[in-house]
Amino acid sequence: MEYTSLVDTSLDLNSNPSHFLSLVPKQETQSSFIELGLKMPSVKDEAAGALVDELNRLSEENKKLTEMLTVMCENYNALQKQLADYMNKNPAPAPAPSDSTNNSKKRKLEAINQIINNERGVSESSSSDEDTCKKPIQEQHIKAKISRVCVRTEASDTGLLVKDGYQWRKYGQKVTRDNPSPRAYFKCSHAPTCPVKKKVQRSVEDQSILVATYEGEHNHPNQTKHEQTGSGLNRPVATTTLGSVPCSASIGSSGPTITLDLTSPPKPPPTNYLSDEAKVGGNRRVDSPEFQKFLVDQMASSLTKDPSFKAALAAAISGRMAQQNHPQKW
DNA sequence: CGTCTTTGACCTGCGC
DNA sequence: GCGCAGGTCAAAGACG
Repeated sequence: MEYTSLVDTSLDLNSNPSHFLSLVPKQETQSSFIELGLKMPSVKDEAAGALVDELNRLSEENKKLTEMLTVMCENYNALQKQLADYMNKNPAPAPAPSDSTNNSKKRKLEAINQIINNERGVSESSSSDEDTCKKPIQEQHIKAKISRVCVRTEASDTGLLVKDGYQWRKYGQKVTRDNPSPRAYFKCSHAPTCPVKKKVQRSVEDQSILVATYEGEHNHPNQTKHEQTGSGLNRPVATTTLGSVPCSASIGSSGPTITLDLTSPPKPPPTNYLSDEAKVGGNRRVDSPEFQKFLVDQMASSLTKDPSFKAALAAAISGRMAQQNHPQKW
């Protein structure tokens, strides 16, 4: 279940403007024109009149934009709250009809969901908690480090390389039944004792998306130069790279997923990625308030830094304002 | 020559 | 116990 399907984060500039218009005192809007009309000498100085008129119009636009900004801020806060609530609730997937061929997968998915729930500290039912408690603590700890990252690549790119700042050694490749694309198996080769493994496979739905599944936690710092620009060990380098990378977060059947679009210009450095600490299982978890705020901030930052987005936004707003000021023309 | 990738074989867990 | 599918091993080749 895509989280984005639950919360519409889109900025609908074409929606009914009455919502925003209702926020602006209509009487004030009208009276100012009337007042100006009364005070204006009869066609004595058309230029001055036009200027005052323009000034008045700009003032109105300013008011409306301020109101819109307030509404956007409120929506932003509401979305943040919804995100936090959703992450806390973490609803279990609806029980699917029984299918003997998929039982194994279902068990795995349920196990992963259970792990994620444990990571979040959410107790859903007493029975599941009991089962969890029966498991060896170490096993829970190991399994709890499973996480997924989706990376959008060029469609022409047939490789299975997900650059995440760590050094990986490929030790196997397999074609799985449910996906025609081969799955590559990687081990962290930076430290011999590092237990982290990574599986990379192209998405069934979108061949341009690489799905990387991480198992385990690095017991060594990320030592690539790019990451060392950060201040310290296991610091989420996403804080320095995501700003220019379109990204999205979703809750899939197998847990939270981060999707990065590496195909969008400007082309980020080769090591652009989201560190595994920013995923479930790392020190910085997706459900942590810090990460949620960071994610929203980065999304907003990515949008505001995008000139095309700003131009489109300005055009849409000005168009809407023009429509409001000259409704007879529409 | 050392490192990395490829790939077929083998191992393991699970359902029937 | 058998078959299937996923995961891992390790030898061989490629590459810098």
